[in-house]
Amino acid sequence: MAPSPTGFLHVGTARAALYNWLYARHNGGTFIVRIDDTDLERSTTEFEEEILGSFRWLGLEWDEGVEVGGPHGSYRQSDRIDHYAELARGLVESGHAYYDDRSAEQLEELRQRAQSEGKHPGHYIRRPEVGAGSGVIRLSIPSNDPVEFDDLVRGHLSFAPGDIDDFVILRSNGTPTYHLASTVDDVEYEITHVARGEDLLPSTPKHILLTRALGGAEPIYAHLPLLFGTDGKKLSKRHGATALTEYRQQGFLPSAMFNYLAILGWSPDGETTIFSREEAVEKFDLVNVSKNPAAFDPEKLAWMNGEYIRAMDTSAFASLVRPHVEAELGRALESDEWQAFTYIAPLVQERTRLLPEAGSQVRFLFEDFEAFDEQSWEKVMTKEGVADVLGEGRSAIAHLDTWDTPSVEAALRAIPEKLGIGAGKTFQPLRVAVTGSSVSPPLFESISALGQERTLERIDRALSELG
RNA sequence: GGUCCCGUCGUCCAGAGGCCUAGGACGCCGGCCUUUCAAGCCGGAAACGCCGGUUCGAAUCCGGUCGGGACUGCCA
Repeated sequence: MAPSPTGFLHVGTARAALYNWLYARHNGGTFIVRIDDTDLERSTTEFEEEILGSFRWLGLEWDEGVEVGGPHGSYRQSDRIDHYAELARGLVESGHAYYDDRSAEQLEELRQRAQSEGKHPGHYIRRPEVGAGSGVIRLSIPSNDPVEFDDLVRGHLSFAPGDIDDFVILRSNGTPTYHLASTVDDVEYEITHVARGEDLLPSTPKHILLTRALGGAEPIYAHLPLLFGTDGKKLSKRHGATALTEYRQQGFLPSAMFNYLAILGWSPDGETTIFSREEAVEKFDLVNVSKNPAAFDPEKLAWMNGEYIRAMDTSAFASLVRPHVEAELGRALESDEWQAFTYIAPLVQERTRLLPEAGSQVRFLFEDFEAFDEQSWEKVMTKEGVADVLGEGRSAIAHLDTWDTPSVEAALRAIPEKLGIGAGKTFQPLRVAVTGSSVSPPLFESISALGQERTLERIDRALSELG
């Protein structure tokens, strides 16, 4: 995998990395991560660290590459600038490449001409009659046979030499282009498989030709379909987050993200949607990757995240969610509060899709709400007989000696019958009184966790609000 | 404009000539459960872009057409 540190890790790149990792693991191969930072202007070490951190968060440990080392040197292209330049000059000497000092205007004219004649610029960007001794270095495209290769996901592909231009491999300032650096690295690092985005498909014949000129072995290519928004448009901010980090911050689990990214363009069979990392490794093959561009659907990701949350061990869930609860409160949890929280954690776990949601669900336990939720009040507290219900509820539990869920429940359950009303008419007002909202975790457990004193206070508060 | 890629429910995936009156998942609609919200369970609507051809038979093969996309840089 060869990310360019010019921005945060895009979900599309993350998926490409994931597929590379799966393929390597499935075949017992080596997963390599190198940094393609030939664009010195835009590359930063901050982005590099962010990207590597995201890989690790997803669980994509690499066997060789930056930070972990390996037999091939630095794994960072900016460290190898001189080496690439040397190889480029060598290609000039061997006749595979040439210096070109034509101006941007001259080149533009050639392109214009090509386009007006309905031809590829490749037909015109060719070695000039008179060689230059400076400028950029271009690879000379042999004009005989078409370049053919078998792409693991696309199948057999063929490009006519006339449609490939003599592309720049070394800039006039002596730095390599992406094409040169990545091809040299693929050769020297003995890369056997290159799985990357479909946007690089048109560059592949160039890379193959360069590989041959360098005398290297051609890797096997696999071009992955691109990712889109659910509206079929290029994935952008408009569709939500495009950076993996944002999902991490929003409370998505790495396991869910892993599963979702994997399912976006591949599946182990026609039925399974949720599967473990191990199952994916066992069944993954690039050959089975879909050719169609996939739409990134945050809604399905959220559902999947909920599935993973529910599958978690409850104590693990509680620990994981604790920081989110504390963030919601803006303070740390006291130990008795933590205890109250772990008590209702299993109930919260069932109704959480995103970690931060858990915080708002239990907020009422640790903090007196500023006001009753307006809609909830309107819906349940303005009905006839609410005050009576609250009064009954209050006295039913006011003198309970044992304060736990079964006792609270037993006491409160007697009310509907006594008053001759439905359960809903009894418990909804109590819910609003105690939690401030008509939507909350289960009532008896909530009351039990809240404690006797505070429960009574809140009922009184609602009662006084009713007048 | 040119080169290349892609085309099954709104979305993701399955389907590699008859097992397809096209299957699974998200979402959506309805129901059950139920003190709310979830979860769970049951049911439903929803697709092979179009036209030809090959074949006894096509979602699957071929051609064309239409549509979408990528690339066309001294960015990657």
